[in-house]
Amino acid sequence: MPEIAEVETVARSLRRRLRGRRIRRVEIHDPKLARLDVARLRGRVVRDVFRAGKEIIIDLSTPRAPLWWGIHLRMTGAPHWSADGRPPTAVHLRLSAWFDRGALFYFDSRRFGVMRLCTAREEWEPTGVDPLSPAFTRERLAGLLRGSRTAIKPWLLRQDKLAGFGNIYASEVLYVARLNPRRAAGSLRPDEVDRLYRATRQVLTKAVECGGTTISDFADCDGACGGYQSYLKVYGRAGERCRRCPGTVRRIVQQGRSTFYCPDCQ
DNA sequence: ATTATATCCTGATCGC
DNA sequence: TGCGATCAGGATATAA
Repeated sequence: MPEIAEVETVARSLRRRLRGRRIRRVEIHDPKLARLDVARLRGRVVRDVFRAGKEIIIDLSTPRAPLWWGIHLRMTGAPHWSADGRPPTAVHLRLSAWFDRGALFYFDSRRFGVMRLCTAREEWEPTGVDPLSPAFTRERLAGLLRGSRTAIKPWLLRQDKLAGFGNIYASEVLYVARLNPRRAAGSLRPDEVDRLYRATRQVLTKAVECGGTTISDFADCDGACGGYQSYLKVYGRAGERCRRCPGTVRRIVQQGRSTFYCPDCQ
């Protein structure tokens, strides 16, 4: 279920646990992951773990042989660290990776998650701009928006434009920016682009600080839940009162996905 | 170029 | 308690 803040949170927790560790053995329990060549992982040492868009990248490179293990959690992927090397449960266990000490167990009930091995940086580097990176500036945002007639809410979900937005934060950011989700992306005036830019930085930075949003069961690899759910203003609040005007939060569907907003102040 | 729809899966929830 | 419909934090392919 993870978006940018949740993937960032998981990646950070994995970095703390895995950096410097050597992979002993990796076992796949789900045929859908069978294309991952686990033999290439054995013996590799984790140099770093980070996020690229919504993908977790485990850097296993050596000076002579670059190798990155990409893990995209999609809807329900969830890595769990185990100090004693035993899985907490066998339900939905899709992959096990044992290290010199401890083990990583990957769970995924819906089985949408994907894994891959990359040997070149270009394979995992997102085309879209990361909204948490210095490359994300209001000028850059304005340039990306220019000319697009797509509604701004679905536009925010376009990973080839901005890499990392998901359905929750798209609604939340538009609320903070006081922008109607149906507005054409390219129609935003400079002051509105500025509001969108600042709201994006503000919401996503806060969400990362909180360790992401836990609505049902999101957690980092140590089982710690996020805290941003208590800051959500509109997501999942259809029918409730708006927090800043007398209006009522509404749920609409755009491109097949829920959007939450206040029709009176956005 | 954009948009709608179906698809990949399973589980939780809601109305009857 | 059971049961079908609907929805879910993602992404992609295909049709319109």
